[in-house]
Amino acid sequence: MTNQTNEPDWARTAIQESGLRVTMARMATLEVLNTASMPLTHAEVYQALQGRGFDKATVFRNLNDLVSVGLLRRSELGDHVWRFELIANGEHPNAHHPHFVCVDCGTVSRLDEIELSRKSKSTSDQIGKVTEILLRGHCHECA
Amino acid sequence: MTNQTNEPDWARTAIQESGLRVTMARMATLEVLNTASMPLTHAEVYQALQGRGFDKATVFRNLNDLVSVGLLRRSELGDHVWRFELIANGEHPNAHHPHFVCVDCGTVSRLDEIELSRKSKSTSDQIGKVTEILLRGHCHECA
DNA sequence: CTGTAAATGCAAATTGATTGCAATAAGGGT
DNA sequence: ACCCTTATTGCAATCAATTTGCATTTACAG
Repeated sequence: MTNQTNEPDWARTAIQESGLRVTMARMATLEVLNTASMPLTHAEVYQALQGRGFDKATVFRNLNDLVSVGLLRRSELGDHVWRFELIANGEHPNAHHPHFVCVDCGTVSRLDEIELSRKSKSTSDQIGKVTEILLRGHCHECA
Repeated sequence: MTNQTNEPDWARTAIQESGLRVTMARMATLEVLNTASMPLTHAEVYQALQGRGFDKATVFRNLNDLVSVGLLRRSELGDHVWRFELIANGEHPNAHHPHFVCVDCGTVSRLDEIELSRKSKSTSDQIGKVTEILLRGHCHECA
């Protein structure tokens, strides 16, 4: 059910290990994203946290902080809203794996095998050093 | 050199055929984008038109209007800024071509020739229909 | 238990983009 | 060439997403 460990406070542990301080707002943020079936916008996370009294700036800051320590992934589906999703245990946080983002449901899939054609590599080498490959499109579920 | 016809006023013709009215602002917008080697943001187009006295709302509206009649393509490269580029004669409006984004300076380059390796294509086909390819990295200027 | 740096709340500021409205201009019809 | 209608423009105000400044509070190392 959960994509983290099933300990009651995996969130606390994860935050601790990240080097950030463990706060209510951060625990709650992780738990909201853990129970979500798709990447959530800031607005959605903030709303899910209503009643807990956190400020929206705090939610923004925490989402970004959690991204920068590699606990969340932030993606852009083409509608000018950031979406955040939990990075599963053991999954490599950053961009060294190509990803496919479904612009409909927001699901991010890793594509370990993807690479450019030989000719394309040399073309892109003329421009710079490629560190990330991102494909966007419609996944089969949404097609 | 141009990706349109080489008539002096291909822009006028293109706008006329689109059904929009031919105005200075629209002609100028098309010409700016025609001489650009990469997709431009609204800010960049607006700046290129400085001195011509157009309002920024007008530039925004024209960019969007030209998109909706299929003369421009609007794309989102992951940094929350719309970019606009001319659609070449006969090119399919939704056929986004690959882009390279420098994560240091933000420069965007078009990469017409880029494609995935054959094996990678079949891998990504299993996940969904790819509509956009985006490479990120460090351009030579910033490396 | 205490000191200090990090995190929070609140409001204000930024940034990119859009909209309302009166004034202006494009282009079809005469 | 001249109207007439309607699209387009300029300008300011507005919106929505996100960020920032700063005083206060809190986590947690010692």
